[in-house]
Amino acid sequence: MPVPFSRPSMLPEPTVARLPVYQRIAREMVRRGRERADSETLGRLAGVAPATVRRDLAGLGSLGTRGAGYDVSLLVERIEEALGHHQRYDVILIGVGNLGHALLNSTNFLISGAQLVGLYDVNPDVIGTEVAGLTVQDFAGELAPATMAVLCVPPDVAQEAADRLVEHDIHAILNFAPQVLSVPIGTAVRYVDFSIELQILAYHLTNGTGPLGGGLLHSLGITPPAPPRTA
Amino acid sequence: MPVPFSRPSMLPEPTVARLPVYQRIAREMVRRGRERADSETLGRLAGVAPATVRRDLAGLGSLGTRGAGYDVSLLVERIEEALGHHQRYDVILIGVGNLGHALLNSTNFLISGAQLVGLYDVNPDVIGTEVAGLTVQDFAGELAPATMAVLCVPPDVAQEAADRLVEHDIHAILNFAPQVLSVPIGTAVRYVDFSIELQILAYHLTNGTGPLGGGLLHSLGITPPAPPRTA
DNA sequence: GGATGTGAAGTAGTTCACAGCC
DNA sequence: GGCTGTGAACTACTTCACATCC
Repeated sequence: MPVPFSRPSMLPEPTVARLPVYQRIAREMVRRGRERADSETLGRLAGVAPATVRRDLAGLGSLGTRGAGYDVSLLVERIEEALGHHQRYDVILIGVGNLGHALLNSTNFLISGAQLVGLYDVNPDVIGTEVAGLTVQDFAGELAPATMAVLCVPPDVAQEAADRLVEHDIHAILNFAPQVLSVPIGTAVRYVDFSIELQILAYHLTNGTGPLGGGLLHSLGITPPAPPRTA
Repeated sequence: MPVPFSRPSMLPEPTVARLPVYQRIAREMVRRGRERADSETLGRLAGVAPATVRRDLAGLGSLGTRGAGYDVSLLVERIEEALGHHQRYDVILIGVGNLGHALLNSTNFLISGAQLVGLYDVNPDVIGTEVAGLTVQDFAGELAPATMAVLCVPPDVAQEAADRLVEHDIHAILNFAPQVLSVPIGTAVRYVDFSIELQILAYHLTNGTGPLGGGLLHSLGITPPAPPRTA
């Protein structure tokens, strides 16, 4: 009994992780006035085999033109759609410290479709200050209704904060605290953990194996394009 | 012709990505005075099936005791070893903005074995200030010899900075800029991209699929523990 | 001619299920 | 009795290779 019934698209997880990468590349090409790209070029820039690029993109419907490659602006559009950017996501951010600031300042942190609707902290020095066009509110007070939350609080209060978010009917949390969160089934949590990244890098450095060479990705568990049979 | 010859350990990539997670859990247990844990408990906390935990840990040699589970302090030790923490890594950080500060403040950003030996920036306001016990130097000047670099610069100067690092004989870069880096083969790059994380979360939110429920991980491409057959 | 889209083959990783040891 | 370690089965993803269409 694999896969129940009715799945609107159901892309393989690794594909989902690569789509944003293709999108960024395509967007950059559009910005530079380029109109088309083939799977080999995309693959080289993404750090992925051309065949993989083709299969990934074929999953979104036939976006390519045989003989001519992909129209990059179409690519941007269709990937946005596939990732769900046409929907509106109200996002709140908890913990406006250095990391919170860094995220808010990052030009492309907020995806299209995502709308920042609230900033929260518990530090009285921070509450009331204005960041990214919003006034920081007390996390102990009322929360704006939202779909997603970004957690940038210290690890020792992360669980507590998560509990509050779950109570507030938030079902998607992007957690930056290096802390295992316990949430009910039905709540999606995604972890970003800097120290883990560094550790993985250290492993590969020690063993001389792993994600070597250029290309974007190699990121989290994504397989590199096989032995670079470069000239 | 799979796997040449002579590989000191050669763990599967997903295993490498999970080891730091087990380690954090084990360390937390040690802190709480707990001595042993079985694969089921570890798996629940890590968001991974028990069999996977066992296979992962078996790859490090027989650390478990049949009938009694794993000794958590032994676990911490052996995982550190496997990840290469016994080696000394000299780390420099480029770009001491909000993100750089956030990383440096994070208690567990630097893994054991990693030694921060230099901070660099190009902003005159930042150069000369002291952060994390080090004085920020001009990135245009001399660089301390190092093994790894952490890149926290804006995307438009990331490639330029990477070129400098490569020239300086650095072979491992942890890149926080949302920018494709082109580096020679033999240089490991790992990307941390916040916007991609948010996009993946948005996808799962839209499609109702994916990494739901508790547990650490679900992170980058790591498969969740199969349909939660919870009561 | 040239590059996509895709069955078929190959590979990697996960999970089962149980023998083996405490 | 309980839980690890692991061959064997399974599942998922990647890559090949080529028919297909521009």
